[in-house]
Amino acid sequence: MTRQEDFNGTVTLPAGLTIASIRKAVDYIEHELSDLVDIYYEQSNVFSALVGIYGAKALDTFSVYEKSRHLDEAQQRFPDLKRRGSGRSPAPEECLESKGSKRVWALQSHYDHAGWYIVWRYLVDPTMTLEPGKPVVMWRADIAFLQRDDWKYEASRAGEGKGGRTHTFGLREPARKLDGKAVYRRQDIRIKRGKAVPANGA
DNA sequence: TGAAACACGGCCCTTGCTAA
DNA sequence: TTAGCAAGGGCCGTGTTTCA
Repeated sequence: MTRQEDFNGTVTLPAGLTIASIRKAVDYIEHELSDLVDIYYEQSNVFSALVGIYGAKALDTFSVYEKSRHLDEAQQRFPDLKRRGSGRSPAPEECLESKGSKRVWALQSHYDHAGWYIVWRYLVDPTMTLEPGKPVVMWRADIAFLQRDDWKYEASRAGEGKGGRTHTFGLREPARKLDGKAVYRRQDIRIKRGKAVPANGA
């Protein structure tokens, strides 16, 4: 179970979203993904996508934010979640995108939509020293409202015969923009050399 | 000197559209 | 009807640069 003292009630949240619902979501994600950790070792980027998906699923269950009831939109369109009753074309203030990442600050997307973003920062703990029975641990959850200008286009040089990634948008100055936006942060995790590590570890 | 930012390399998936 | 491609969705790893 998550600890109450790891939640920060001073962080501005989207309208209607509560600490209680985020806390339930964190517990839900950790529980559900414990059975899927093998995927992490197969394809870590796919696993991160699952973290985002389960985050959206959890908030759909435990909060006033819901996934689109139109299957095509729910599967692939922005946003992952919208405030209940906000209609089919919600304002950015009522959009909530769920993303999972093991990175400390960085955030990438294929689009530069304005809206609320919740980022589930996780780590894989194969020895389960942090939490017995939990190989996947959420150590921070950032939540922030991002404007279109907050995103920076990162072009692709992919081409025939040379491969390459597709284009992305990256959040500008993520450490500064997300500073103070952690609605949840485990006190027993610290950042060392750009990675999240147990505070009592090496 | 170390953390953060940046740039660019890589991967996976599904759906919608269009031409054959 | 089907197959190919573009577009859109989800990311990570690592080397280099910048800055406090």
